[in-house]
Formats: sequence, C-alpha cells, structure tokens
Amino acid sequence: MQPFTKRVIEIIKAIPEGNVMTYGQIAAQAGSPRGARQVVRILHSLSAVHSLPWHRVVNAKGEIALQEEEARFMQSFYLNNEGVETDEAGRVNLERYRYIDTEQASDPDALQ
DNA sequence: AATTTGACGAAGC
DNA sequence: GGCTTCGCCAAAT
Repeated sequence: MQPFTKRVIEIIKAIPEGNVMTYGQIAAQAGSPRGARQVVRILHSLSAVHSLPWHRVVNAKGEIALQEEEARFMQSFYLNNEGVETDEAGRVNLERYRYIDTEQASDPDALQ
C-alpha cells in the first residue's frame, strides 16, 4: 500500500456530511495533483472494505461519476439524505457543497 | 517485468 | 454547450 493510497483513504474518510470533494481535489491533497485516476481506482476497489463515504466524491464538474444507473441513483439518494441537493442529472452545486480542508486552505475564497 | 486499465482532468476544436 | 485527445500513475493482469 503506497502512502498516497493511504492518504487518499484518510482524506475521503474526513469529508464531512453535507459536503463533497472532487477526485482531483483529493488527489492533490494526498500529494499527487495529477493522481485523480488513482483515486478512482482506490474507490473502485476499496470503498466497501474501508466503509468510505464514496458518495461524497464527485468529478470536477460536480456530477456523479458512476456509470451504472442503479449506483448513480444510490449516490444521489445518499447525498440528498445528507442535505446535498442533486439535480436530475445527478449534479451538485460545487460552489456550495465543495469541502475545503481548513488546514490547507488559508484563503478559501481565493481557491475558486 | 511489461502492458493494460480506469467512478478523472485539462485543453483544444 | 458537447466531443476528442492526451496526460496521468497506482494497481491489476
């Protein structure tokens, strides 16, 4: 298990209820700004084992990245249940729900 | 050891 | 706005 992988797991576990993070964000925070696809692989294979809040992870556009209709529905359901609104296309308002780690973001307003 | 694979992202058209 | 191309890199084959 690479340190990067471990970091990703920790970060995902740290996403608070009612917030979401993007793959790129997680990868960057884990120390690999271009490692979005590793995050994908990690979620794909480890979400169940680590009981991660995988449903709080969306792609850069704020949309649910899953492909299977059934799983997409499940994710939007979980998000709605936490207070995150999703539209018909399974998209969330990133400006509103994106989680910014306060330890790393000295000026959240400047990150947008 | 070498190659393929992705629930991605940014850039270009 | 959509679609294609390319880069990315750990993990699975």
